[in-house]
Amino acid sequence: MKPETLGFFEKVYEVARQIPSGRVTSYGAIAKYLGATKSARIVGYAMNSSGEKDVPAHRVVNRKGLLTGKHHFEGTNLMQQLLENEGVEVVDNQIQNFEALFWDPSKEI
DNA sequence: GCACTGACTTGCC
DNA sequence: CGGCAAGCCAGTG
Repeated sequence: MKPETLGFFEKVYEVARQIPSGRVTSYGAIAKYLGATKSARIVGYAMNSSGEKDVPAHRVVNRKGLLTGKHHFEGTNLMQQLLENEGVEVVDNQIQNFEALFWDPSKEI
């Protein structure tokens, strides 16, 4: 049994749940926190199943602060609305002041 | 069972 | 400073 691979998704969910409201993080940040800096894609893939989980995937974006995964949400601007609802400025699918709102799990946790 | 794609990141040219 | 290619893991065809 390989918990390092099997628990990867679970770890991603846990970290994503620990994201404070009004903050955002990147896939790479979570991946790096899990020790898989190059496996950032897997984090996004895990988010693909976040629909059945209580994971705020809308707080997770790519390292550019761009809402790349908004397409996977129900509507089209739902992800943006959720972020704006938490006080995050989002313009053209891109988070404004991203580095200021950036939440690093390896530093905050 | 093999190959390609995908909600990404980093490094090299 | 900007663009392209490689790497990683998992899921689907």
